[in-house]
Amino acid sequence: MKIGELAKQSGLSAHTLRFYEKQGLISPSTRSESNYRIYNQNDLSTAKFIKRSRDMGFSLEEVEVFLSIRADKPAHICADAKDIAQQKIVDVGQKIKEMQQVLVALHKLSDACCGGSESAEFCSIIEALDDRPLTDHTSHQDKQVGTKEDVA
Amino acid sequence: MKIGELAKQSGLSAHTLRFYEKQGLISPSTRSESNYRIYNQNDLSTAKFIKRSRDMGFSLEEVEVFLSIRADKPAHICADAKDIAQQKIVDVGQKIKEMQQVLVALHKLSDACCGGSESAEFCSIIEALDDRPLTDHTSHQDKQVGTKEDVA
DNA sequence: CTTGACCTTAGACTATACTCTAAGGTCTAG
DNA sequence: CTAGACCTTAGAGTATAGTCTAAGGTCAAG
Repeated sequence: MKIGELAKQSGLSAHTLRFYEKQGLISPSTRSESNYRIYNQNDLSTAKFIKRSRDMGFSLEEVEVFLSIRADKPAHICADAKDIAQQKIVDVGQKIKEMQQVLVALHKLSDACCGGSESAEFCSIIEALDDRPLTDHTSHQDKQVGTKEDVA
Repeated sequence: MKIGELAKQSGLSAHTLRFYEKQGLISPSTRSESNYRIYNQNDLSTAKFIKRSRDMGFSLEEVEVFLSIRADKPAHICADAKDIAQQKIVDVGQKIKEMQQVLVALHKLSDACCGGSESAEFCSIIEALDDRPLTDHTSHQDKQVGTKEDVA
């Protein structure tokens, strides 16, 4: 199949497939007379493998390692793959924690502000970013707290 | 004070301050005879304001809006600031949810793999990324599950 | 008067992962 | 035979936010 077909079947774009080829992740098994990239079922599996890995949050560099393990499994051990996954778990977990902290801070910031059409003269958000003590200016509106949904 | 001093006191680097100047976020109140940037206390407040905003996860573009509100408060209303904060809360919340899903998937991926020095011939991670059904190969090790800490 | 710390500029480079463009060749249906 | 869909390449552009370099000027201390 040609690149357009592989794109359709793998969920990657033709552009991206060419880009991945430049990065050494996947290349067509053959070329047609007219120099078109020709892919087979094996290539499709590889493309899907890459797509799935990317969707799991792995970087192209990490995908490259997975691909090399996949290409010669007996030459590798499970730890090779698991180490990458474990590290990613740590990284993602860390990132989530950071973002949760940011979220809490954002809620504090936002909740103190009335958000109405009052002049921003005493806007709590600007004040807080300016390091002035956080004062509650929500009062000139019907204190509507409870907008916190997903702070862990 | 010169840029180095402002850098020290604001927590931003001199490089970054010059970069922010190019982006129109902050500029020295004056220049010395020798063309050095000279900042005053007001500039320091601004630099800190930017730093705090960045730490809260706001983009430079959003910081720019905050700065313009701050520069002329009566010309703005609280909603101008709160809208940005609310949108950021939505974005960060969404991002966290996505990452939590990735984290769950990563745990599934990782937990099925023994991670030992066994050949990767039947490595569950590679298999799963290859879309073969997830089989449990942890058994040739003392099934050590419970490595999940922070999946929400 | 020299050394070293600090400052200046424009512009290039980093990271990550694409995404698109220009200019052209190929193929298929009507 | 021609239109339109598809393919080719090298290389530039996008997004975000810095980070660094080269080549040079300034300034205070010793």
